[in-house]
Amino acid sequence: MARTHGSKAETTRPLIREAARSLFARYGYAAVSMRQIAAEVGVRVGTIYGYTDDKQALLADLLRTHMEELLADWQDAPALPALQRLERFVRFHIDCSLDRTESVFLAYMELRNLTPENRREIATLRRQYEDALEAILKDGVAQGVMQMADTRLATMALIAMLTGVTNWYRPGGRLDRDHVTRIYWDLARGAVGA
Amino acid sequence: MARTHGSKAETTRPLIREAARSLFARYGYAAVSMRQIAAEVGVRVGTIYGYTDDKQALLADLLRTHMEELLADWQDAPALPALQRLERFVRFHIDCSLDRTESVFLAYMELRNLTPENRREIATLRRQYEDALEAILKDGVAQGVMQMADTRLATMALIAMLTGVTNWYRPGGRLDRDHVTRIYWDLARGAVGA
DNA sequence: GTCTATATGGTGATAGAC
DNA sequence: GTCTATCACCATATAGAC
Repeated sequence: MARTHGSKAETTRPLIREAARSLFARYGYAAVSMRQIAAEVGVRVGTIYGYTDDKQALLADLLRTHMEELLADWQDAPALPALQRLERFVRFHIDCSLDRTESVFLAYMELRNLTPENRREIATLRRQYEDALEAILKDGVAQGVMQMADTRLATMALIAMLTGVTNWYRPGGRLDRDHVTRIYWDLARGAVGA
Repeated sequence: MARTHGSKAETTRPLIREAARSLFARYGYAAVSMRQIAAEVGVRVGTIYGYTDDKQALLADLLRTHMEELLADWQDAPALPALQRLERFVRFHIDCSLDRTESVFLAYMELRNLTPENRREIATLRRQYEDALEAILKDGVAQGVMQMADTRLATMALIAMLTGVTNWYRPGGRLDRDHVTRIYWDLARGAVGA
């Protein structure tokens, strides 16, 4: 990627990222043209290439940054009882999913539009995130406060269940976010036999 | 769509459907060209237009047929106790998801590439499917064999959880399908407080 | 029923002016 | 840092020969 400095660059760069994220999430990576992104930012298409090598790098950067932020923001507290850690995770994951719907959506379904190299990198980061949850479940089983036949499957099941809120949740809907989080926590707790 | 008859048509038509389904699922609707579909079938692009109005109709047909089959295949048995009906649903949904991974994937994430008209139609069918599950949960709560704060959220949570198997399940993997189904049934039963 | 040929317009990406 | 102009290519869809 071109290394640019100065004041203008640092206003345009985030605008490009945000436009790309928003458009990719709404229409899909393949359906969005560099011209559309440029138009959304208010520049011409040539300008975009001052900030990114190509369209692929734009997507890979979005996904990498998202997964790195997710991992950085999740501060597990292993000293806590497993059940409290799981409750924290449920709340954290739902909050992140609703605060960053676009990125969560992209990370989930634009993996296939990454080059194999980029895909491997993002998949590794995602695997780390899954492992963070599985560690809690293993801990809970070891402590005897949770029961499940397979912590790996339970991990995948919980993440799919929690991420699913983005499919139907709309701000101002029937239930507010806290309410939703409490209900999902009940479902999750039941699923892991706690 | 062009009405065609004769022997050749009825071999080519399903080939086009299968090629489109497979390619759309793998690369995404927007990323697949009519030329790619034609090449997969072994014909030239012009031939495709003898079987479909346009690319959009190809996608809409795939999704409509899939949802209609799903609804037709699900034969609920309301006379049964709610818990047994739920177990049937869990098994049914996982089996369908794994037998028809491509269609399930498309129905889940190519809605946004439908025209508003087509999207409404498919969304209505999906809603019927969700309602079939929710009816079981309401019944279970009424009978006192399940407990949950909100049957609608539990419905969405369960469907997301179950459909998630397509994200990681691979035939010949660590667990066979029956094993997976049993484990997910345990998770689902716990989630609904049974 | 399938082909070839074509109309029309959009695509990612680059070169070079300012 | 952003623009204009351009390249080479691919897209969807149609017309008409066979």
